[in-house]
Amino acid sequence: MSEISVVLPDGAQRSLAADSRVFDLATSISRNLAKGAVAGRVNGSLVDLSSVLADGDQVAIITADSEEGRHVLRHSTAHVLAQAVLQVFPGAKYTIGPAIENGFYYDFDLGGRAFTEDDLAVVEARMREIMKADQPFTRSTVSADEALVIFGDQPYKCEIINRVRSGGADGSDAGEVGSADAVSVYRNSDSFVDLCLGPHVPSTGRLGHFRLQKVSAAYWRGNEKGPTLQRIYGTAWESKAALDEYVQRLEEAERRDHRRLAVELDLLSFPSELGGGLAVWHPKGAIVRKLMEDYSRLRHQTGGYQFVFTPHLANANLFQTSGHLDFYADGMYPPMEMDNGTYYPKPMNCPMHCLIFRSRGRSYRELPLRLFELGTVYRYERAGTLHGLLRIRGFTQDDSHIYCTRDQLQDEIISLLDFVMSVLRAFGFDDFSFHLSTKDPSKYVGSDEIWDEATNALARALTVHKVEYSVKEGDAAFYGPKIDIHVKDAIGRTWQLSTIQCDFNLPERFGLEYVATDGSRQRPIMLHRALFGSVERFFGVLVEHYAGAFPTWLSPVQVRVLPVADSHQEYADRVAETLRASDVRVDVVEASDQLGKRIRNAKVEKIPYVLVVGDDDVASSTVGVNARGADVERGVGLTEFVDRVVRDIALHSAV
RNA sequence: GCCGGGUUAGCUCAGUGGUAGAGCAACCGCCUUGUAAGCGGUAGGUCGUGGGUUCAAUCCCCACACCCGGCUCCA
Repeated sequence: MSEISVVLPDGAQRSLAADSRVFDLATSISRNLAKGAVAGRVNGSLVDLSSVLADGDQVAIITADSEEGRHVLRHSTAHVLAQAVLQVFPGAKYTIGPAIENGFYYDFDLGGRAFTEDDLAVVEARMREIMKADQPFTRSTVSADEALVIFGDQPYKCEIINRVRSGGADGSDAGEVGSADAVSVYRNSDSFVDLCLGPHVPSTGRLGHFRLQKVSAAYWRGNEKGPTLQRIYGTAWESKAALDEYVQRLEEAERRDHRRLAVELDLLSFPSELGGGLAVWHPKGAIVRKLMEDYSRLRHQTGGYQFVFTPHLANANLFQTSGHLDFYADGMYPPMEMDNGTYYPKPMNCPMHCLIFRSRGRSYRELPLRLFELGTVYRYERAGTLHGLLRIRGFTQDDSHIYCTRDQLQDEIISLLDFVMSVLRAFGFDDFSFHLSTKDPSKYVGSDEIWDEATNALARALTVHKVEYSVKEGDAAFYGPKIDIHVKDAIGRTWQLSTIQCDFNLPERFGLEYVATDGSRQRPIMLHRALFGSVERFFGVLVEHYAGAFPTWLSPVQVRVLPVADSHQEYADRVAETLRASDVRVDVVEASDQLGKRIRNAKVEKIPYVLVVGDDDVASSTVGVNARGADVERGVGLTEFVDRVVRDIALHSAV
């Protein structure tokens, strides 16, 4: 056959000469397509542009500016990284180097040495030379035995090959090499070859919009008992513009870093004298936190919750009963021996809430019983895992435990989802994603029947709310299925915040019962529900979401009044008093610095409203309004301004 | 916990084997200001902590604490 016909994604047929390659197809369609092409998808599988097409193939051209295309670029760039490292560090052993979100990494064994920041520049320069040399990536398929010869001096590669050959490979190995009798390898010069399933760009000259970012350590196969490897992270994009945009995004994230803003805005600190992972809240951070908590309490009060308080310590027996000592002792602070027993700082509030439930007989009439507490817990997080407010050792959960009947579970979850989203929206989050975690068949308590029932209830609740959700099979905790809720912040990052978890375990362990309509004793289902998750963490996320510029209702200082000169001080004080009378948080900065300087300071502090008052304002009871991010307004009536701020606050609107 | 890098004034950072410096902030003056840094002066540091080497350590070595980047972990 001298001609073949292939099917394009839009269903169109296209005729080509026999033995045409994917690249030939792209060229025949358009020059631009050929220029942007990095790989192809033939009958569902990603392949190199050099793959030969067969009659009837379904073919799509993968261009560099698509997610799949960037994935190919990144994977190919990772190969060049490995090639460069092997040249710069003779004797280095290379392991695996996948594409990841926004970039790639590659792990090496340097025989006990570590990469330095300086090495990064040297390796990056070497990579650019390799790219300039425009070496072709060529794929071949060899047997496992041949592969073991090719990679004879590379123990990690041999391990992968042997695992594939013995059938013990997991997905990551197969992703690297293919199958036992057809090990896929890529060569892009006489000196460099790597195990890889591909596809890759046709040649290293197609790469170049990349940057090496950081060095770190990583465990071989993620096993902390295994060898420690040296990892280099990089990012790669289809164009300079895309790379620049990404770098700018990183810089923006850095500007928003809550640890940095916490210092700049005097919100809180982590004094080393306190110990790792423990924060003290300064007045400006504390007022924001208090407002968050006040709002949370208000919503819980109107939402049918009952407030409870429980202590920070509990007898070891309690955590024996709850099972925490069996499962999570490593994560608990060490015990304190006292004359009448052993006590632990609590790592969770739920055992104590169960005691409240059990404190007397319960009737079905009381259910659902919703207990709520801003409960401070302590968990011994490993030293290397601490991270500002996002991972901390002492924190406060907005913790609710809901005890209900099996019949009530469905409606309760539906209304919980409403409640959670409504509160999150009040804090400026309106882009949610939902994840349903289901039973891990190897580790669970409770009957299959109740698992199915609860999982279905969770799924149905999501459906009722008409939201998309992903299912994480086997990701549930052993005690019940759950829904996790993620939000997207102002710069598109996602954060896991809220969680709704079914629990069949604790009611069992605590022997919780209620008396049903027929007089029988029944076991309630328990729901764990955290909305902020941790108040501290949520605060950190909020700081980053708003870049420290809190909406007016949350701002530590809502209005700053600046008298133009000393002669306007008295009027400025009067303006402040008027605002204060309407519960506005306001301060006045006297005219000891020049006006421009005081304006600047207020802007740096991200105060929503700066009022400037001078002769004109004194004369006509007005203020000059400098709202955050807006143009200056002169001669605004004071009463009018008060109304505006008060409305702003009530509506939780940003300025 | 593991690997690497750090810790100098409130903050951002220089610097040296002979007990330290800048800018901003603070304080005090002068200026009396109409929308993002006016001018001058003063004060401020056990150079993270504890050991060691040395005639001498902020600097070199060791341990610890804390921080940063990852890994691992996260009820």
